[in-house]
Amino acid sequence: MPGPGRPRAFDRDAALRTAMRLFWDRGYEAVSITDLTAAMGIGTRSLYTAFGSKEQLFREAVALYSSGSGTEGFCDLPTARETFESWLRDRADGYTRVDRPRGCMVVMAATNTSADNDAVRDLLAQMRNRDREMLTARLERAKRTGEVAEHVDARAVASFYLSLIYGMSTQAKDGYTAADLAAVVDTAITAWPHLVT
Amino acid sequence: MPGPGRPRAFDRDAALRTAMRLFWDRGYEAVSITDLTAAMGIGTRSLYTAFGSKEQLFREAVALYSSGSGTEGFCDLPTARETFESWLRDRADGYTRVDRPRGCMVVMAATNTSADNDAVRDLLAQMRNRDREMLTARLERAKRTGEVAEHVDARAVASFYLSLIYGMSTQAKDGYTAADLAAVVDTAITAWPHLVT
DNA sequence: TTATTTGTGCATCGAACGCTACACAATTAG
DNA sequence: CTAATTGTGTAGCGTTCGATGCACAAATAA
Repeated sequence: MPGPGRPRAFDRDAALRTAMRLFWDRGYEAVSITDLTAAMGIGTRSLYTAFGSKEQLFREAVALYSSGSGTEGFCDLPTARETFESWLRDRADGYTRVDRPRGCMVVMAATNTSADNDAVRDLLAQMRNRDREMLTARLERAKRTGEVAEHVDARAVASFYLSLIYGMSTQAKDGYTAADLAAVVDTAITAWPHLVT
Repeated sequence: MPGPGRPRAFDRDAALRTAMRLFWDRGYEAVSITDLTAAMGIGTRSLYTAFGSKEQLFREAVALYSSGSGTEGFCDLPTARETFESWLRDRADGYTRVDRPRGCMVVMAATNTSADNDAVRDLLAQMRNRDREMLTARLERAKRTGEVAEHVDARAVASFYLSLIYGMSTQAKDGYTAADLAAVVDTAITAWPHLVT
């Protein structure tokens, strides 16, 4: 139900998706407004009318990205091992899709920021930190059910697997194939029983 | 033995070290010439006279960085396990030093680059790739000596540990303590015997 | 001395940055 | 219809980007 006013002449969702791809591929500061408007097929003014600012557009792009690849869903799987294994495999696959930018947007899109844009860097850092808490909590829960031994350092094991995830983003950007990353995940999962008992 | 011409009024090595710190901390594109001259305490013209261009200065900074933290040295240790363990511990320690930028310059300093600076990104990608080849070769060597079982996928195991190294850079930037990363390394080393037999 | 060479400070270049003022177009509300 | 509201295109804002031209300073060489 559109109110009064001239209707938008482009598909906002499609334009946002395009912007997300660009930010995902190059990072926040490396994508210019000109890059965005060219790829989205709209004028500068339309971008600002629809999205407010470059930073707000980026925040929306990140929200769109994470809506399609949240870590929460994996935590509901019956065992911690299933949580970690399917989460790792899903990421390894997602990072090497031919139809998408490589690696993880949350890990890669704001690593090099000038002082003006620390807020953007911090946004992604907070999202990474939430994953850390989430996965640590999942392991703590597994300790209560007995799946994971009492003496295990849940935070250390969660950090260990997170480190792999972060690293696989760099590797995906470096051209590692889906099979390469799958082999990394296989190796990581081989270690699981020896880390939780 | 200085030739003719006015002598340089600043310490070139110290200035290069300062530039390295800046690039290491913020990344290539996020550091401006103004940032550099301010931190180095020299004028724009002196920077260009001494270093040529921003890209050449960056390349020198990377060379200085890698001269102090090459992976080669670890490969000479008697066993592959020592190579990987001391290499991991050295990195985990180096990424969390209070007197240095966090994380690894080669991993973090050129992840977000606009199309103009792909050469800089590729420079670091090549250095990462050399490490991959070096560590894979070290494991192949260990297979010949019998330390590592024949059936082991050397490339996969090397990639697995490299992924951890890359990930620890992100974690160091996220504020993980030296103890946090040491725990990640402990976890990774716990897995070693189960990955090579 | 004079010629040559190299470094420095100042002023600034053209280009790109994120962003916006303004006039106008296109819609709904009354 | 008119009024109100919102989107679009052009043209350009002020700033910063990496890099330079030029006059001068400070050294060596002859």
